[in-house]
Amino acid sequence: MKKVTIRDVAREAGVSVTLVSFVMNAKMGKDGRLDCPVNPNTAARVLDVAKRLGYRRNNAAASLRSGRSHSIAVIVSDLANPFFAEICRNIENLAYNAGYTVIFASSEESPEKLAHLVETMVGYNVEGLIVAPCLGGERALERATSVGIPTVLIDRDLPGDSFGRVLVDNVDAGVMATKYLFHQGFGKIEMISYKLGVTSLTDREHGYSMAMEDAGLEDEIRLHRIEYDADAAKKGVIEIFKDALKRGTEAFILPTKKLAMYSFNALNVLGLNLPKDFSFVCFDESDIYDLKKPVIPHVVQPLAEIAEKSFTLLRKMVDSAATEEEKNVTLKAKLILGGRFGVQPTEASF
Amino acid sequence: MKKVTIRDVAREAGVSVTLVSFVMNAKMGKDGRLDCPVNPNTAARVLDVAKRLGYRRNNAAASLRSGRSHSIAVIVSDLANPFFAEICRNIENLAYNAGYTVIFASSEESPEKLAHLVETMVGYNVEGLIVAPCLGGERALERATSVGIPTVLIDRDLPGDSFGRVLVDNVDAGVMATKYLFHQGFGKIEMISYKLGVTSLTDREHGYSMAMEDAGLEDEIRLHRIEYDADAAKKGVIEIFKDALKRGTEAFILPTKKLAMYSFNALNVLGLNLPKDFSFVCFDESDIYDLKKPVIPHVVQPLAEIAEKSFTLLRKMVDSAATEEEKNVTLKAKLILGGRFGVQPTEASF
DNA sequence: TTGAAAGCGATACCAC
DNA sequence: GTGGTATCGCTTTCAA
Repeated sequence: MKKVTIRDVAREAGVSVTLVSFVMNAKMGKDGRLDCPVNPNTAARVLDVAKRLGYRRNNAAASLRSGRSHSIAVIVSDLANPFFAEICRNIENLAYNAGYTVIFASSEESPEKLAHLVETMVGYNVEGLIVAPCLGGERALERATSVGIPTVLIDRDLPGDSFGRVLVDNVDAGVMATKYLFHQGFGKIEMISYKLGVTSLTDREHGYSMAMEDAGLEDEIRLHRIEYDADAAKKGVIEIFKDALKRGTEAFILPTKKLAMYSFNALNVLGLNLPKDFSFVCFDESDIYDLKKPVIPHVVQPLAEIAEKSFTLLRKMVDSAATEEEKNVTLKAKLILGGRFGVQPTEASF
Repeated sequence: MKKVTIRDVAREAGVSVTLVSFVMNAKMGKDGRLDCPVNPNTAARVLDVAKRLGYRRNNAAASLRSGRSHSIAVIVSDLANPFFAEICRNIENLAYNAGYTVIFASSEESPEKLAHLVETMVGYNVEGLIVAPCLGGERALERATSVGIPTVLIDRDLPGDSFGRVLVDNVDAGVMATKYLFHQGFGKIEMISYKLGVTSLTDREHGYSMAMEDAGLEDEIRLHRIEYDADAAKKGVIEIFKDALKRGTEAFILPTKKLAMYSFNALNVLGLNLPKDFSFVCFDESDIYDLKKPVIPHVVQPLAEIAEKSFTLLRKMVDSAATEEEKNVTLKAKLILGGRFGVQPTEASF
């Protein structure tokens, strides 16, 4: 329960607190101390005493004095969503290696909670924010940027030009899924989406329609928009499949994992089989996609890249060194295929 | 980019900084201010000025002075593991509602990183730690408790009596899985586990053996321990299944999600089917378990409860109000079954 | 290379 | 109810 301060170390080592501060903040350079104008012997003694006494820097004090906290905050809508969880893990890792601590939080799709969280983070002097915003979150986030906290948006876009952005090209993702199915020889391709108009979904829909039109298949475009509610959605998909059998539909694009799950459920209920009755292109990740080989084709977002780009961009913004161009990063989704004969599934482009 | 301090508010409102501090820390009680000995009118004026000026408390300063940070740290081995992600989400939620901020981090099964993280968290003056420790993590965590930071262990146990614990009864989980299979009429039940001797696994193994012995089936006990490496494990399971067909094995207990995935892979490779050739009891959660109805029986840990109990216990420990008995919480795993005919899968006990 | 001293912004303690 | 002021532990000039 002891509290060892910089003074204790200074006294014990017979030097001034300044020296101790220098030593404790010195970065190793190839060999010994570099950035610190301290006699190596003194430094060694200080280090030794610090260790013996079990000294640990009080970050609150350091942060108060220096104005830097060496921490950032990451706010997503749901920490338990595998999509965000993976991004968070990667960001935490990068941050750790860069000497940053990260505070995570879930906004749970509530602009109010987001606003409250932003206040909290501002109070913690975080140096930057990475946010997967919920609808209506712009006010809260503008608050952050207005007090000088750089903010990077991921996953979903929001109006406002003070933000950095690392987004995925969902139009392209929709196009890619559709073109892949063309490549497999299918033309009667449909998409099942939700009624709620979030951009990630509408962009995928748009990509699908575009690709169909470009292929001269505008008459075959069938874009189903079902209810978001789980029970309604389940039933909706079953109905669509029933009709699809009559229509002779060849393939479905399922632009979210949940929609894919409802679709597998519908297959079971109707006693259908995947390569025989329909072909699927799914989105995101699921154990089910990988159950058999070749895997069920699925479009994934480059999670590690999202993490890396957003963290890098944030650091640039913290250093006020990001150009307007650098502040808008667009990444490409990947289509995962294959895996037969002991070969790992690979990404492909269409 | 302005910085509004308590002094600015005090000056503008024509009161002392003390008053402002009182007001800013006052908790609402039913009606107006309660715990603060300030004239309601003055308080209102201060609040008003604070809002107008856009004042936000500097937590670093508050923490430095008061010694309290209103933050806790949660360290798991892998943030992206759905098991931990779900626990983290729940803890974050509870913490948020209790006015705490939480710092998350992954130890990635490295005692060194864990030690470093603990140092960092200590430096941040976190009031407590919730940790899913990696092997060899006891030294690092004892460091935390030795400087007076209450620590609660989840998922895995570690020696040391300064820790609080919220663990799941894995022996019982193993027993439960086995008894369920008895109940289905099976006797030739085997378990596939790993060679690495982590307690969560050995406990489940122990439960299986115990149940088998109690049923007079000691001669049927077949506990396979395969390599942890993915490729080796995949091959291992395939071999086991081949032999099992000859032996007439009826059921397998797969005590981790990954082992279950390898097993599904083996079924595919060998062209086997689940209810026909073998029965499975799996562990954890996977989309695959829920693919068909009834669901594949699987044992899950009470994640929300782990989160709730560990956070509650930690708070008790922070207030030095936890008895030795309260410091050791054991939770029961649940067996999930059913879901046929539109009925939701439910938990059962055996 | 080294050290003295001035704060960072809030809270705690004590007077009034 | 209200206000002064001494810290909290550290970083940061500025001199020596």
